[in-house]
Amino acid sequence: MGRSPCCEKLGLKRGPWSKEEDDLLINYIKKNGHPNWRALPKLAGLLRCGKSCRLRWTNYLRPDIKRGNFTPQEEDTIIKLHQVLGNSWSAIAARLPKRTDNEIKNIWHTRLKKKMSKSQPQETPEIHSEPENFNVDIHLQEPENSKDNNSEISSSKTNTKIQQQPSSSSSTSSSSEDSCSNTTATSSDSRDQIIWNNLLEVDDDMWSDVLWAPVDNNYLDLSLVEENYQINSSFNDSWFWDDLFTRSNELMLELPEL
DNA sequence: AATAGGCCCAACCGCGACGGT
DNA sequence: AACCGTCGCGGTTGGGCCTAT
Repeated sequence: MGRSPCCEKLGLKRGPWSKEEDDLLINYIKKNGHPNWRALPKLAGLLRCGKSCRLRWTNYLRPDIKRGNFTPQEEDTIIKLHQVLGNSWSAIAARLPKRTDNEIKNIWHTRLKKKMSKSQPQETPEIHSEPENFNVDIHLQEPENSKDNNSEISSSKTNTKIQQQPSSSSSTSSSSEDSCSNTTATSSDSRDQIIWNNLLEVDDDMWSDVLWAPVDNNYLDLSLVEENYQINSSFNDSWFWDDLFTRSNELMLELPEL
């Protein structure tokens, strides 16, 4: 219920956007924001429906969009996230900074799906559809000054302790000034120590298992999460995954260079 | 050079969720 | 509680471009 017609088709333009239309939309949103998409086109002087304007803005004109080819790492992350989240493109996009759900959806349908079927014709993890009786071990490294940022998440659903797990992660070694304990670490042990020193506190009652994932190239590599699945506990609530990857995404860009 | 088929991606469509009345 | 308006999402389409034949 409640669905309004997309637009009165009469008199409203459809199809590709012109430069002039883009400029009108950008200028209007820069000045006024977009509190009401439906009213926006009229106010901005556009002969488009609000839906079309929103799509154009969110998928193309937004200043915080990274355009261009996906990196192999991004592609790998999409594949892994898709294994966990399924076709929740917006959820996947939320975990890939500066990429839109439409873009991710497109690349999945045009490239990654085929890539997957070629690389593993029989193997379909189906983690998303059958989440019971598995556990993911992940080390989450808390970014510097992130306590405040994470407090909201922690207080909402979680309040747990994460235990340490021995690492087999590879490491990149370069030095940097950082508050995260030893900055001269060159071995995986030292790196693990740094990671361990920065583990997040999460819910004691809800989360009882070790969360572990390798960290490489200074970000939490979600693509490697799968390799660390251990089936010994049940996390069948979707919020678990949502929370986990929200955290991972937040941390991805924050890990100190070693 | 012509053309058929595949690829890519912006844009559209229809639905459900959600908040306000 | 029912209705209505708006928004966001996932699925799909259409057309331009590229490549192989």
